[in-house]
This record gives sequence, structure tokens and C-alpha cells, in this order.
Amino acid sequence: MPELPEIETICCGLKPHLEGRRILSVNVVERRLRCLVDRRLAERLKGKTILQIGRRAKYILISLSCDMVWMIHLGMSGKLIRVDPRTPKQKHDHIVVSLDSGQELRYHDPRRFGLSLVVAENELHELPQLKHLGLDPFDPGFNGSYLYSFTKQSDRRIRDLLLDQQTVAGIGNIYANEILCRVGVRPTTRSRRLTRTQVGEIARMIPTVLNEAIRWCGTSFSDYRDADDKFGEFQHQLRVYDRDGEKCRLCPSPIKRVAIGNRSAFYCPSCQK
DNA sequence: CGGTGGACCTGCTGGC
DNA sequence: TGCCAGCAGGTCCACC
Repeated sequence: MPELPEIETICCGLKPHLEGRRILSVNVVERRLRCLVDRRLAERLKGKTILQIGRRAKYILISLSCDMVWMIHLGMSGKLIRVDPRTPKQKHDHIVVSLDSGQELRYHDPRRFGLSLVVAENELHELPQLKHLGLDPFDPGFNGSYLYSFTKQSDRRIRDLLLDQQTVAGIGNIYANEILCRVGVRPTTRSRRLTRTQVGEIARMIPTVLNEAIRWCGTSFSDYRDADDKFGEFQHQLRVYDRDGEKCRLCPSPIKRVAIGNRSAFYCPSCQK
């Protein structure tokens, strides 16, 4: 579900309400996430002060006092919302955190593909989840040359290369398809066949599309909600994703859907070559 | 090694 | 109405 723009939106929404707050208590309802939630999660969070909310790729990083970090991934269906404690508990509310502001932070995830762990700050970037990540699309070093160093030596389809978090960190299936649509490249194109110019255009389009999606507060395709449980609006701006059979926004052709591996890809057969 | 396909889960939708 | 197949925004691992 949530890709970089959705995670960024959630972080921005949580920041003013969480930073500086102290964690009073933690209730872990369901431990079986992608990685089993550590039995000591509650005791490690309890009493800590939340210093800062940040993000790396699709991981939410909550810096705590005592040089600890709470790292959360929302998988496909996860939500991290701030609510009044009187809000009725929902099925799949797996972790409930009470704050000294009188509010609660709830981690909700029906498919349980998400992850939650607390680590020492100096061990954070050695975690297997973060260690091999590629550059963030907003990193100053992310440009055409960087991306070309990956595309020129890969025979994979460009959609899959953009989904690979070791290439560039934060893109998922929705934005991979939207980015390629904007530069007129089919998702099925083999990376190696792309010219340096095309790769430059893709590299420039990545932060452009992600920034646009952040301005629209993310894409609520089905599950995604922000930190206040509100919908994003970028789904209305999508040009190809989930629009198979509908008319292209720039020409009369219907959008096509193909399977790459076992995931859908979408493109306009006239605009994308 | 790089690349692919399936597994992990629940919930929703569409076809019969 | 009910059942079942297929599909879903992510990641990881086994296998070729």
C-alpha cells in the first residue's frame, strides 16, 4: 500500500502531535507481523520521549530518548493513526500507544505484512532492512548518472528496476507505473535498452511525481489513510494505474494492463513506446 | 550472480 | 444469496 508519498504524508501529520510527547503505556495486541514483534517492545517504548519523526524509504523512523529508534513499516495495508482514546478499537489494531497528550497512536494492519521494531540508534543503519537500500529520490546524489549505472547493466524490465529498493528507495507499483507513463516509456522495456537521455528523463520525473503526490497527500487507492485517518487525493491524478480499459488522458487509446511477474503494469500503448 | 515466481496474510470484488 | 477464484499499494526467500 503505502509508498514514499504516503509515508511522507503520515510522518508530516504525526510530527506536530508526537514530537516531545512521552509514551505512557503500550499494548501489543498482535505480535505476528512480518517479523514477530519483540516481546519487550512495550517495555522498551514505555517512558520514552518521542524526539523526532523521520523516514527512510518506506520505513517510518521514530527517534526516542535514550538513543533508541522505533522503526515501522506499513506493508501493504498498514495504517498509523493518532486518535482520541475513546475511538472504538478496530479489528487489526495491533499496537496501541498511549501518550502524555491524552491521545493514542494506533498501528492497524489487516494483512500483517508490516513490521515494528525498536533498536539502538547506532545499530539502525546496520539493520538488514535498511543496509542495502539505494538512494532516496530526494537525495542530492540521485540523478540520471546514478540511475543509469543501474539500468545499463540490468536486463530486467524497467518497472521492476524502479520497484527494487536497492536501486532507488521508496517507489512502489503505483508510482513506478505513473513515472514511466509521464516519460513515455513502457513498463516492460528492458533497462539496458534505455538510452542515457531516457534514463535522465526518468530520474528527473521520479521526484517530480513523488512531490506531486505528496502535495495531494498520497494515493488512497483502497486502504491508505493519513495519520488522521483521512483519504489522500492523488488517486484522481493517476494517468494509468488501475485505469485499464479507460481512455488515456492525452490520446484516444485505452490504457492497457499487462502482468509483469505476478504484478500488474499499466501503460498507454500510443503514448508509451 | 541476476532474475523470477511463490509465499506470507486478510479482505474485497466479480462471475457463476 | 452464497461460494470460489482472483486480485491487492511490499518484501523476502528458494530456486533456476
